[in-house]
Amino acid sequence: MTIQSNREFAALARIAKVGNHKNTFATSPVNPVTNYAAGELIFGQGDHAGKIFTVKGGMVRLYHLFADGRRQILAFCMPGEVFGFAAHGTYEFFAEAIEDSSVAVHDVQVSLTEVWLSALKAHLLAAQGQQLVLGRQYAGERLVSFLLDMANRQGGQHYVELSMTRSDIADYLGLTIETVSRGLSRLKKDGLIRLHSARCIEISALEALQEMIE
Amino acid sequence: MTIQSNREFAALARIAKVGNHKNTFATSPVNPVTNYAAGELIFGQGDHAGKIFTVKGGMVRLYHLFADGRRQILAFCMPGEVFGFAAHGTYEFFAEAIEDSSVAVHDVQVSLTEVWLSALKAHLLAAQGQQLVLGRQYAGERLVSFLLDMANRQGGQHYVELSMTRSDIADYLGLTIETVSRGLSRLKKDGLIRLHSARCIEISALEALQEMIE
DNA sequence: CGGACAATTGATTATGCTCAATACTGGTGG
DNA sequence: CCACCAGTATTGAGCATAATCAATTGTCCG
Repeated sequence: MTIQSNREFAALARIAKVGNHKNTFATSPVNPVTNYAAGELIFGQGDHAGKIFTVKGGMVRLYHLFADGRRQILAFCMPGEVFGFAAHGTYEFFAEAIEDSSVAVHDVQVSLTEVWLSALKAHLLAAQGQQLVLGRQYAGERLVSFLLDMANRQGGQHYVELSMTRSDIADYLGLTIETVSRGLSRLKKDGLIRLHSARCIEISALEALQEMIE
Repeated sequence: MTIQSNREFAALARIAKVGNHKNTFATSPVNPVTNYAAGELIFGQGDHAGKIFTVKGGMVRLYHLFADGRRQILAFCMPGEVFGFAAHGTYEFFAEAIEDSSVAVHDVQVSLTEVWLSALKAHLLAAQGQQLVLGRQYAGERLVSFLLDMANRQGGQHYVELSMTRSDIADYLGLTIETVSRGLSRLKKDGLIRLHSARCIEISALEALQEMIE
């Protein structure tokens, strides 16, 4: 397949996203769905926790803010994924729409049943996976882990369309925007990826990338 | 209070541990309890997952091993804490007793009910907390986070008895043993902690340490 | 077209890693 | 009881990776 333009590429990446909602739950149609504009807050760090959310469309970032302004993104949530679990009475992080998103809201009081166990386990698995990335991988490896994870969750293995900024990626991977940018430039220079635009990435050498992170 | 010897200190730290099982679950007395010697394997990375475990005594480390030998410890589990959740069919990490430990075994098939939700959420919260530590803290801060967390979970706020090696701590915090050792030496030099022995630590300036990590 | 934001690239600095040597500790056997 | 030994921990010197500081370039909107 040959791709002529960035526009075509973006369209392909978008198509690949559809129908890959691995963790979709059977939520009753009664659950209200709320729409959020790009950048809009869903809930804040410290807010009273009482709802659980399922992403229906778009993308949501979960992040913690330190007193000195440092930010750590805990997760990017994509369609079908669930967020908003709180062990104590309040949320420990912010939830914000990255792009225009729609989110189903569930009342935790009535729905805290077995169906949430698999969502919780998926969330835990992701958090533990990120511990591996943050604790024992170099900058380059973290970037590759991120790209492959995003590609995977978007369905297509060869095209990734990022809706988040370099700053978001940096705060997710525990790096700086400069290091993220340099890492991508390096992968491009080595012929492992192609940057159709800053946010549209083609994975040229999937296996080579997979080997980089074992 | 004045402490005369390391031996006395260790005894104090041990006493502080008792009666602080914050997450103890009402498990039926039918659940078999297994004892493991220090260093003994409870389950391995890749093993078929079918059980959930509650620590009754001692300490357990959960860790992932990379193909190239790098190790990342995901959690240290103390009495009352639950481990062994698997999102897919197999465990993604090793579970090993650090010291002589006893562990209650639960059949996941029959017990996957609401009582596990709070355990899962606690586990998730811990994993996300560790994401913050690994992603956005310096070596010194990671060490302080670790010491305060351990002190907290042992009940006493001023004495910590570590049952793990520097290597374990390093693999938990994404550092090397040298950096861990240097960090502790620095805290000691600054009068914030006292090292009664390598494994017995007295927290001299609790508030100063707490301020270091906000 | 212009402005604001986002991304890239370069030069320098600093944090933490690697390599290396030394000290400590606890357990074992003479 | 003490000497020895292996595993554990500490400390030092130099180096590498990624952060910081700084300057451009690119891109999306109005």
